[in-house]
Amino acid sequence: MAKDFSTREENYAQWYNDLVIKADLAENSSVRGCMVIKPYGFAIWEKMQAVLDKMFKDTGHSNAYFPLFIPKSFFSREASHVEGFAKEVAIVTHYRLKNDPNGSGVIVDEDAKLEEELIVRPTSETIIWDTYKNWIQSYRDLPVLINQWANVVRWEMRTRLFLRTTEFLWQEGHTAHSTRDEAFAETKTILDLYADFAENWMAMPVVKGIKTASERFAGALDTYAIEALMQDGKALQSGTSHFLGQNFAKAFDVKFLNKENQLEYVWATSWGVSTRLMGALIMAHSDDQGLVLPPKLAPIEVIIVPVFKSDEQLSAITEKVLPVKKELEEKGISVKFDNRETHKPGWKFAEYEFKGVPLRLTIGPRDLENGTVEIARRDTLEKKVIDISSIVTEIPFLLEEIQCSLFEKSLAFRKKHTYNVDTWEEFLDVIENKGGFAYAHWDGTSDTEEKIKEKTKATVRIIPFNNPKEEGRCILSGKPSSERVLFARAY
RNA sequence: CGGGGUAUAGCGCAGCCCGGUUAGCGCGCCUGCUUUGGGAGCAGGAGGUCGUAGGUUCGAAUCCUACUACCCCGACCA
Repeated sequence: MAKDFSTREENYAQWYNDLVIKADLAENSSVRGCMVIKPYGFAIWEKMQAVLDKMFKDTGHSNAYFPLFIPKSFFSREASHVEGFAKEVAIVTHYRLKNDPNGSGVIVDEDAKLEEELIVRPTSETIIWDTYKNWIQSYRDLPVLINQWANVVRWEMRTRLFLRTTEFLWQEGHTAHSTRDEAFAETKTILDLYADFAENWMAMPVVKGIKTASERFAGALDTYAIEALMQDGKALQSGTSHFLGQNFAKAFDVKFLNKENQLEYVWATSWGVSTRLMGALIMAHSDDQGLVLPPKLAPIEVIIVPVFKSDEQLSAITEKVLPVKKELEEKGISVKFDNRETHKPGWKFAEYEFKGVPLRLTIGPRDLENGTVEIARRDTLEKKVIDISSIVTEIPFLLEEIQCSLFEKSLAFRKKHTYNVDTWEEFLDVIENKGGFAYAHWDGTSDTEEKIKEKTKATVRIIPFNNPKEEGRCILSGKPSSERVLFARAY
């Protein structure tokens, strides 16, 4: 399969692409910019979904579904929202095709022009707030805590599998609250939830913080985000939570009567993570041998490969393996026994290694004689032979250890590539040569941020929470600053 | 939308400059035998409107023209 696989050193971008394709996660489709998520890739996404979905429900949210299409007029109700998305929406203008009178194929039937054009949702705030208007009259109707799992379309010029595709899958939460404080708290709750998911399930450390004005969601008062550092030294925004204030309530006239019988606008939030998380997960842990998955999100946690020459040997192995498999499954561990005779053991080793399966058990005639099994870790590529009777206690322990170790390794990588810089020269050195996170003073103006971006392609990724106050001078303008912000080149 | 490139078997490529009759190679695929503890070996086999349309020519994958699609680099972005 993947003998011709790029290394990270040779060509990081190529390495990522090869990985996605050869690990059978996704492929480019016939539709420009749109991908096909293959079963193995989708299984990972389904695991992510299941965990996040439970987290949302545990924090009081319910799922619902809103339309794919949004009337064009809705879209223009909130000024900055339109401005932010106008350049990348797909528009439906007609509803019928007809046979081409001049020849082959079908053409758009010009008689079937829509009275009002529809846009394909790039995000659902507008259609949702138009709907909430009818749902909310009283403080008793609040809060509204809804999430939807959906596909959205943003007409990107350049796309990369998972990281940026024209159509992508995500969840978008849209909540309505009676007070500013409550909406604000919701925004924070979700950001913490995302960080929890990233760190404890994806084993990917993230920095939480607030976005600058230029990186803010179109229509939000504040955007909070989690940022992760990828192995090539670039930052990846992995989840966002927006405090929308009363912007959408005002645009869609969503008011409620409070306890004092006064009419007030509703306070709002929205938040989302997308299939981009797949890209983050892939880049966070994988190596030059292929994908490395954290056990908690791996579709297969343990692969069992039998080594046999005869049917008798296979049956003998199967007899040993099945009870162990069952016991592990009873502990909630996903186990696959690959007893196919169409592929050789060596082929299977390479295959599952490339697909990032955390643990592999190999059992052959030698093991049958000795009552042992070979156990191999994907993350460290270590192999050892253990007594078959100790598998059921050993495996949960190892999976946990792998999960922790992946996080620790990523954290150590981030620490190694995080720098405090005080001068423009140091800043350039980090951004252009070393790669990674640069904590630097910034004068707080969009103007300076823009200039830094023009010169270096680096942006303020985030102003971290609980940021220590520290007097300093902006690396570019030299103006006074009271805290360091996180700069990096980003995906 | 600017700048560059590519289009030949499922995938990756050669052939094109210098036109010539049956268009090759590697991987993969199929069949058989031998193999199986790190991507097996041998033998046989299947698979192609050479991106599309037109032109030049006795003859076009090869030369010319137009078109289309895709890829890379820039401006936009979860």
